[in-house]
Amino acid sequence: MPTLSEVARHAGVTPATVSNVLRNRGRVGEATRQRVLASVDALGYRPHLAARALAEGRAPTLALMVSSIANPFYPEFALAVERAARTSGHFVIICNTNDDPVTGRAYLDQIAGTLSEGVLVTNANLQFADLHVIESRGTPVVLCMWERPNEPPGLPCVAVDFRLAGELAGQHLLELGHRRVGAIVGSKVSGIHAARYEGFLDALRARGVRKSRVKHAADTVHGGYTAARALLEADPRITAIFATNDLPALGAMHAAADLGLAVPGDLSVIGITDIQLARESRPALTTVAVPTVEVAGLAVSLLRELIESSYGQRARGKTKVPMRVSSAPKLVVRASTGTPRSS
Amino acid sequence: MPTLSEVARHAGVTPATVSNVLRNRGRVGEATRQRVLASVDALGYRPHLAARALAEGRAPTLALMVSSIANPFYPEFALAVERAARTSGHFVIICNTNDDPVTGRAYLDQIAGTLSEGVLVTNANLQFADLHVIESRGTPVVLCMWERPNEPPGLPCVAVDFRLAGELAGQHLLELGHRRVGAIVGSKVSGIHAARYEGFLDALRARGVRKSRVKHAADTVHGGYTAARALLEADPRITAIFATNDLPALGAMHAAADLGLAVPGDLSVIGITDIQLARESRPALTTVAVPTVEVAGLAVSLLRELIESSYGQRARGKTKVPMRVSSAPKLVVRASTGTPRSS
DNA sequence: ATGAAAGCGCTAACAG
DNA sequence: CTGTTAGCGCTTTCAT
Repeated sequence: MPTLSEVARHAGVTPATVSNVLRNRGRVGEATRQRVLASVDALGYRPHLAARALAEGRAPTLALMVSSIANPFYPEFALAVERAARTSGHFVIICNTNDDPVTGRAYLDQIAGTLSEGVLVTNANLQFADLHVIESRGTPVVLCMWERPNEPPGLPCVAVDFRLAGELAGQHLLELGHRRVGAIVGSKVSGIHAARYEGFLDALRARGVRKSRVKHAADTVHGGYTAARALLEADPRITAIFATNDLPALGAMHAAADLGLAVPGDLSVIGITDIQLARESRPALTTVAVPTVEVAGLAVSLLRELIESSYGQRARGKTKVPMRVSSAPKLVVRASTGTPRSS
Repeated sequence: MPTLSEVARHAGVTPATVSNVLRNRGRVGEATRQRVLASVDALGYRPHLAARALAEGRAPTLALMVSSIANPFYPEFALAVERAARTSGHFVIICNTNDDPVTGRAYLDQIAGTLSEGVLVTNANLQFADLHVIESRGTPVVLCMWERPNEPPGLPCVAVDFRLAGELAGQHLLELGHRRVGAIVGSKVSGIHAARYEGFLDALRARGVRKSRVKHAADTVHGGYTAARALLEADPRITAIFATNDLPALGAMHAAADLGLAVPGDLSVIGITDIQLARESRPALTTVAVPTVEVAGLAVSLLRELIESSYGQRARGKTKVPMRVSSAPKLVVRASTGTPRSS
């Protein structure tokens, strides 16, 4: 790989000049400019990003922490993040914590501030303490899917009103006439799905429905499958199932299929998020859509701002931690919900 | 972020010594060693990866080129790659080409050799010419899913016998008694699914079946859906559908559902790859499994070898380009295939 | 408009 | 065993 100074020599100028034309900085004579450019592609020169990063004191990448890219929501989100990041010339390093705080810390320790100049965190089961350490070392962090707009987490974040999402799902079911509905709640230790469930309960309460069965489950198709079967066995009269996420909702549909129940004829199913698969399942899943792309955009731009300001003021005062709120989740009615069977 | 020399000062030694204890190189007295270690975590020191990369003349990451992480196969593969890469201390940068050769080249240009010391290529619609440029600049490249073990691509690769995969799928259908079977072939410009289709045809021929309908389609659920409907409309007597990939196979199942056909009662469906979703669909998809994790492992280790040897001999002779072949694809019978309807 | 020089944080001989 | 001395490739004042 040719270096900057080789290009300089080839063009009969100094490295500084080459650097200048490449960055379009300080005025350079049009003549030399052309000559340099010619040498650049005569030699097939490419800037060495690591060297540049070192000299500039900043890195060309952003890190995205996810619990597992195997959960199809994350690739979708990652794609949106990548698109947004590219607009500022950043590459994205996706770090799979595998839901393990230790792995997460290892990534953070190594990448933050040296390979990446900013960190985006989704629900990756990270310790807030670790994030604060990163932050205090000067690497901005933003939480991507904070579930409670009214309770800031003490870290920059973009929030989504997931309580509302749960409420919308509940309302939809009730409006269809369901009264016996089971709930499948993602059982993250962090209680990350709690707000959604609360919203769901709020909806029930508003209509005077007091009882409903709940089952906690892993945030996977299989988790939803198991939970749904348990729910249906405990109370066969259930006519609808609400899941705090699409994956378990899909699992619930499979459970129905295996139990010989028609969806939505015998059982309605609703999820939250609106991942790609929700559109592609049969029947297509009714769900409450979260503005994924918007969240990714907000998160990246917030992170960028934090990065810029961190280079600005050395001693940044205790300005209060910023939070962005995404637009509201929206009900998307598809084919998995309908009126309850008239048993 | 504290630097190496700050740690050195704090410990009362020179940077070189600190570097030595950190890398466990040149023998260092146990006393100073402890002192240095103490300073390291007193200051919360973390090595600056970009600086280290520059000094060592090598990068701590590997690039993984994929056409779109939205296709669920890639995250699965990426996860396996990441695991393998971590064992050699590499991070992985996932580059989404979005199936666009220009985007692909842009990534390659910027990342290869500066941020990443090696490139892994899946079916990302890249120009071989671009890959050779990267290689000639000294950055090793390996193709991850070469489909024809017998026709080396002229670039290091790990091959999977996809022709055999197609053949196994065809045989399975024939053994069940199907004679009218439609095929859905991924229509990549690169003809990347051609080998699979050939294998399928070989199987038919071996049993004296001469006719079958084909439909090309995008490598997505929706593509498979559309293709299946077209196939079924063109010939309603088709009793089975073979798809060169799982995603289109899933789409075919949805088409059957919408057409009121039972799977496998009225229509059998088989795919290739065995992605996670194949297990999770209803009915679960019969498919020919490709050893994804093994391929990822082989690809990473081959790439590592190439990297090491590229540092060794400056002028590496025209040693012939290496190829690794994965173990054979295997039929996985699940619930989407059965004997043809006795019409 | 261009060049000279210093330095980013770390590693790697080679001395001592 | 530990210190000295050079860089790695690029950017960036500050001169000229």
